Amino acid sequence: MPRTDTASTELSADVARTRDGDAGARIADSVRSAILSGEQPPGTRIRQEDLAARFGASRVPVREALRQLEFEGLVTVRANSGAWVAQLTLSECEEVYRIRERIEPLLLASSAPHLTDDDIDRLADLAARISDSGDDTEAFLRLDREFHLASYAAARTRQLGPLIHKLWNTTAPYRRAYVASWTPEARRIANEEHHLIVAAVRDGDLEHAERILEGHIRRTRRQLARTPDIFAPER
Amino acid sequence: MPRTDTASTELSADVARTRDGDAGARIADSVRSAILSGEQPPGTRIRQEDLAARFGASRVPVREALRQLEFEGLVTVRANSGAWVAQLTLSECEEVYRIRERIEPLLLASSAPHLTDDDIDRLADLAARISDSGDDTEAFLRLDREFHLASYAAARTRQLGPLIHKLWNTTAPYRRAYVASWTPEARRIANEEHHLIVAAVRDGDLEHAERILEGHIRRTRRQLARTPDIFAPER
DNA sequence: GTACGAGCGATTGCATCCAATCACAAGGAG
DNA sequence: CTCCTTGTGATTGGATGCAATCGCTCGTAC
Repeated sequence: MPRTDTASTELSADVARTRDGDAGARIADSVRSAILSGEQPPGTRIRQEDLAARFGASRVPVREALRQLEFEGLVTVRANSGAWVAQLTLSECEEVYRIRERIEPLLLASSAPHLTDDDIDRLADLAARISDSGDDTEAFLRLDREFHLASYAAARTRQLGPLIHKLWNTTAPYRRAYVASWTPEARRIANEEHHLIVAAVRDGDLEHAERILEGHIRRTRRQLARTPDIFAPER
Repeated sequence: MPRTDTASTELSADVARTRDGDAGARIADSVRSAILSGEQPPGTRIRQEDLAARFGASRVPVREALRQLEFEGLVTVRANSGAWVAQLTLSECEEVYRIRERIEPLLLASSAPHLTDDDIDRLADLAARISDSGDDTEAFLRLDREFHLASYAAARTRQLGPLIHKLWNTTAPYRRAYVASWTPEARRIANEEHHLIVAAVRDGDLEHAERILEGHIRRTRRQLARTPDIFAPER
C-alpha cells in the first residue's frame, strides 16, 4: 500500500516526539479522515497494531482513538475481537436523515443571524460552484459539505453543532455512493435549494430557510431507498 | 467517605476476576449512575487512581471509561490535567432541550405503533403514579424518566434512541435541581401532559402525541431560565 | 462426506512501569 | 506589598509485557 505508506511516514514524523497530551485524538483524526475520504470503506477491519505502527505509538492511544471513533459512530468495536469501519443499514441511514431533518434547521437558525455579509457572499459562491461541478461527484461532495457546514459555522453552540457534525460523518461513506447515482434532475433540484437557502438567509427569513433546508434533507432521504444495495443487510 | 466505601467493596468484588472483555464499560456504567443519581454533582473532580482502586483495576480501563463518559457529555477531560463531572451552562442546557423538542417526538412516533395495549396500560399507570408523587422530587424524577423512556421503548432504532438517552443523561444532574423548584401549578401541567400523551398514543394519533410531547419539553425549557443559578457561568 | 472438537496462531485486554506535564507553594526581585 | 520565577509533589499520558480470548485449521469420529 504505497498510498497509506506515505501517509504513515508523514504522520509518524509529525507525531513522533510530541507530547501534547492527546495522541489518541490525533490518531482518531487521521483514521476519521481516512474513513470520510472513502479510503477505508465500511466493513474494513482495523487492527490496533497496524495503527500503532503507522503512528509510531503504542496500542494504548490507538485504543483510545478507536473508542472515540466508536462513539462517533464511525467504527464498530467488538470485545476481544476487533474493530471495523462501521456499516449502516438503509433504515439506520434513513434514521440519521430523519434526525438531521429536524435539527439541522435549528442549527441553521442559530447560525444565520450571526453570518456576516461576507459569509453569505461566500455561501453564494459555494452554491454557484456546486452548480458548476457538473457530474464530478467528489467535487460535489466536498463543496456540498463545505457549503452546509459554512452555513452553520456562526452558531455558538456547544451541543448541536458537534452533534450534527457527527451525524454528517456517520453517513459520509454512503453519501459518496448514492450521490453518484443521482440523476441530473436530482442534482439540479439540490442546487436550486442551495441557492434558495442563501437567498432566505440573506433575507433574514429564518423560518423559510429552515423549511427549505428541511425539505432539502427530506428529499435526499427519500432518494436513499433508490440505492439499497450500498447498505449493509438489515439485521 | 463511608458511602462510596460500601459501593466500592461491592463493586470491586463484582468486578474482581471477570474478564468479559470490557472492564471500561463496567466502570463507565458505575460512574454514570453515580453522576445521574446526583451522588457526584457537576464540577466534582474525578481522579483516575481513585476509580482504579475502587474497582480493583488499573488506570487503563479507567481512562477508557472516562473517555466514554466524555463522549456521552457526562465528564469533561482536560489533557494532562484531569477529569471532572461535566458542567452545563444555562444556554447549553436550553440547547439540549431545543434538540430534544425536535427529535423526541420523532422517537415517540417510531415507538408508539409498536406499543402493546399492556405497554400503554403501564404508561397510564406511570402517569398516575407521577401525579400521585406529590412534591417528592426524587420520586418524580425517577418515574418521569421511566415514563418517557418506556414510551420510547418499542422503537426499533439504533441511532435515535441512544442519542436521546444521551441527551437525557447530560441534563440529568440539573433536572434534579430545577424540578425541585417547580410550583405545584407547573407540576400539575406536566402531569396533565403525561396523561394527554397516553391518551393520544392509545388513540393512535401520532401527530397529536408528537405535538403534546414537543410542548411538554418546550415548556420545561422555558422554565429553566427561572433557576439560572444552578448552572455553570457562561463562558 | 460431513460434523464436531482440540490445538495453534493472531489479536485483543489489562497490569505494571516510567516519563512528561500541571498545579501549587515558597522564595526572591522590583 | 505585589508580581514573577523556580522547584517539588501529585497526577496524568504512554510504552512495554503478559495473559486471556477468538478464529481458524487440522485431525478424528460418525
